[in-house]
Amino acid sequence: MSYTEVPELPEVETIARGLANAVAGKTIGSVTVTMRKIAVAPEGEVFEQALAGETIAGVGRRGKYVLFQLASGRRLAVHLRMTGRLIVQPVGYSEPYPYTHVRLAFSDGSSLCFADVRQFGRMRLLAADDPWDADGGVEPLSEGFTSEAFLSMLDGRRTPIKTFLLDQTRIAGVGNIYACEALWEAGIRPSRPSHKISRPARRRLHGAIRNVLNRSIEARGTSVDDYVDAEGLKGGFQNQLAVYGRLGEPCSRCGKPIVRTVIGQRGTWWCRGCQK
DNA sequence: CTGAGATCCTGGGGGC
DNA sequence: TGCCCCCAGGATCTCA
Repeated sequence: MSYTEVPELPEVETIARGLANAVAGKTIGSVTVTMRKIAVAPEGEVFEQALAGETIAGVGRRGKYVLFQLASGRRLAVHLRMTGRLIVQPVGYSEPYPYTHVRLAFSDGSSLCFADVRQFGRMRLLAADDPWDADGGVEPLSEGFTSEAFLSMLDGRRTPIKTFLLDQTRIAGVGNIYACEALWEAGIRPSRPSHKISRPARRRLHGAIRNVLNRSIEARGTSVDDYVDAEGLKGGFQNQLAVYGRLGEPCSRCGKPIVRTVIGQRGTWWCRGCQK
């Protein structure tokens, strides 16, 4: 069984860095939208018209969103959800990438396709004065995500720690893979009520979240099957996964078989032997 | 606050 | 080999 990679913070970071190299400075000539629900424009505007003529000043990331900073001061926020892809096509590609729903044609003849088999992803154009800030969670690799801040975030929260880690209004960018991996690294049972976790264990988890995300970014994210990023490169973190998708395999720390349970309606991989 | 369940989608895995 | 069924999964919404 294979598990489709879903872009989380490290994957989105990798994609954004690739796009920054590939499309920053380009000017959008025309925009084609073939699936209306994917492309969201500010109130009273038409997506294609609003975007045409814009120049891409830079590309970054906020949580799991790819953020295109436009020269006018507007932003284009893209969420890839499950199967969304941002594919750069060099000059000469007449056919859009398969499952393309939105295509930005640049004035130099190259283009950017937003493709998405399952149609869950969205491209949202934000007005210059829109205070949009993703879902508001703290960036786990920022200076603001201190150990002390994380420790107190868990106070009084009865929700399972795994569910807490996936809450984008608390911490931005952590998804199923890295929640599982960080909990394994910290030796914490995913179903543990957040407020019952000891201070030392909270500190371990804080470090584990950052460590796992940083290591994955270094490896250019987690790839499964033939996935490649905007530069045509595969990620490598799938080779470092300790528990995610490894049902039945021996835990590299204690040897007990990895199990899969469901927590908060999400598949959760962990080790009964060393996650308490 | 918290959780359960439904919804949106489709490819592909599993069962027969 | 072929076909049908059903599930995964992030975010969001309703309901309890």
